[in-house]
Amino acid sequence: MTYKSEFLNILTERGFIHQCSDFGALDAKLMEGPQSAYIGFDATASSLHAGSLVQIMMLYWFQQTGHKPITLMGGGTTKVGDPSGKDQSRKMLDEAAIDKNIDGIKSVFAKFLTYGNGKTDAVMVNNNDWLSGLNYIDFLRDYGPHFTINRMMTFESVKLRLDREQPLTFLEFNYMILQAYDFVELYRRNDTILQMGGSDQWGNIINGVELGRRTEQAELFALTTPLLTTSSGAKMGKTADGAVWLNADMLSPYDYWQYWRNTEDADVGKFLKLFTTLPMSEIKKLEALQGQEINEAKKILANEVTKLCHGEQAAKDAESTAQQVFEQGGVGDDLPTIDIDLSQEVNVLDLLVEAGLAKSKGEARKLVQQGGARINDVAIQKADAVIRKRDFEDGYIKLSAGKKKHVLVRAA
RNA sequence: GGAGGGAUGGCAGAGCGGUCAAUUGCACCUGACUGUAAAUCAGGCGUCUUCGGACUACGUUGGUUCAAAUCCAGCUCCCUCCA
Repeated sequence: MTYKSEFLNILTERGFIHQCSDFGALDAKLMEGPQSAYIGFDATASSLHAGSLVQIMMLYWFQQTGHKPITLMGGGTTKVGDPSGKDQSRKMLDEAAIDKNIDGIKSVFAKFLTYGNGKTDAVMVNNNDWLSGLNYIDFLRDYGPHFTINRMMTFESVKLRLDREQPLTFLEFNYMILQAYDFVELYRRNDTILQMGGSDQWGNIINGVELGRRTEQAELFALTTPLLTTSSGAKMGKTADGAVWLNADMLSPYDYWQYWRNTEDADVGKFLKLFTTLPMSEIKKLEALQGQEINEAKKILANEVTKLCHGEQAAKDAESTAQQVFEQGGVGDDLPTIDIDLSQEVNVLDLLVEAGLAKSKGEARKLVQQGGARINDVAIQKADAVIRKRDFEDGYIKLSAGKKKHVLVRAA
C-alpha cells in the first residue's frame, strides 16, 4: 500500500508502523501542510536508551518530511508512573530527580532533531507545566465523565495487573487519563493532531484521540510502532550489563558501537531500516549479504547508528578501535582505559576487578580458571599471577575477559 | 472489621527440623565450534579464601532445639473470600 504523504510512505517502507487509528484520514491531513505530532517520554532515568530509538527516529522522519515534531517530557506523568508493561509499581521519583533526568534526556534529542521556532522546528514541552496546576475537582468534573471504569478495566495494562493478582494503585490507574489529557492539551496549544508511540501505548493514545473528539470535536490520530525485540526475543536496548544508553556519559560511543556491531544476523536488515537513514536501495543490498559477508553490513549499521547519536568522529574512532582490537589483535584509543600504580606488583585478580572485568575476586578467579582472562591475548594461567612493571612492554597491556571485553591498562 | 493463604537467590518456582549455599527452568558468564552472528555441546553462576575451609543468606524481630529456609510467637507487606 502506498500513501500520498512522504512520511507514511517512509515509515511503512522502513517497518515503523504497527497500528494507526485512520491511515486514510491521517494521510490526507499530512498532505494539507506541516502538521504537528508528539511522542511522550518518561523521565525515569537520566538518559534514554536504545529502546526509545524507534520513537526518536520516527520524530526524525516526521521532521525530515516537513512537519513539526514535539517531544513531550513526562515531568508530570512520571510522578504517577505508567503501569503499561509493568508488573509492579514503579518507585516514586521526586521532582528534583525528575528535573535532573529531563536535563539528561534533552541533550539526546538535540542530536536527532532541530529545535527552534520555525514552522517545522522541533519543540520540547513538559507536561508538568499544565498537569501540576490542575484543580482536582474541576478536572474530575470536566474530564471524568468521558471515561468509564468499565472501559478502563478492559485495557491490557490494567488487566495484566489484575490477572496476575498484583496491585494496581489508583494513582497508576489515573495515568491513562492524564496521558489522554496531554494529547488534548497539546492540540489546544500547538494544533498537535498525532500522537505516536510504541504498541504498548496504543490504548493510552486512543484515549487521547477519543477525549479530543469529545471535548474539542477534534480529529486526532494514533500511530504506533511494533514492539521491538531481537530475533532471540530479547527486548531492544537491554544487555546483561544494563541498558544501552544514548548519553555518552552513561555508555561510551565505543560500547554503543559494539552493541550494534553484535546484532544478530536476522536483525540486520530490520535495524538498518529503523535506526539508520541510509536509502532503502542500499539497505536492500546490505541485507542480502549472506554468511560472513553480513559482517560488513553490521559494521555499516554500527557506524550509521553511532554517527546519528554521537557524531561522525565518534563512529570512526569506534570503528578503527574495533578493527585494531578484533581484526588485528591489537589495541585502540577508544578502549576503556584504567591507570594502575605499579610501584609494587599487582595481583591479576585485583587487576581484573579494578578494570571492571569481574565483579568480585571470586568471579575473577573463575574467569582465570576457565581460561577467559587474557593479557595481550595470552591466557592467564594461574590465579596467583602478578603483574609487574616489566610486563608493560609499551607502557600498557591489553586485559581481556572473554572475547569481547577488553580494557587498556596503563602504568601510572 | 472477620476467616483463610502466602513472603525463598536477577526472574519463575521446589524444599517444609539435620545429608541445604538451597532441586529445576529461564536469564547471565566462560570455553569449544564459528563470522565480534545464531544454533549446539561442556563448565560456571552468594562473599572471602593460605582452596582445608570460613562467613553472610530463605520478609522482619524474638523463641524452641545439640541443630531451623523448615517448628512457635510478635511485626511488616501481599493475595483470596466474607462484611
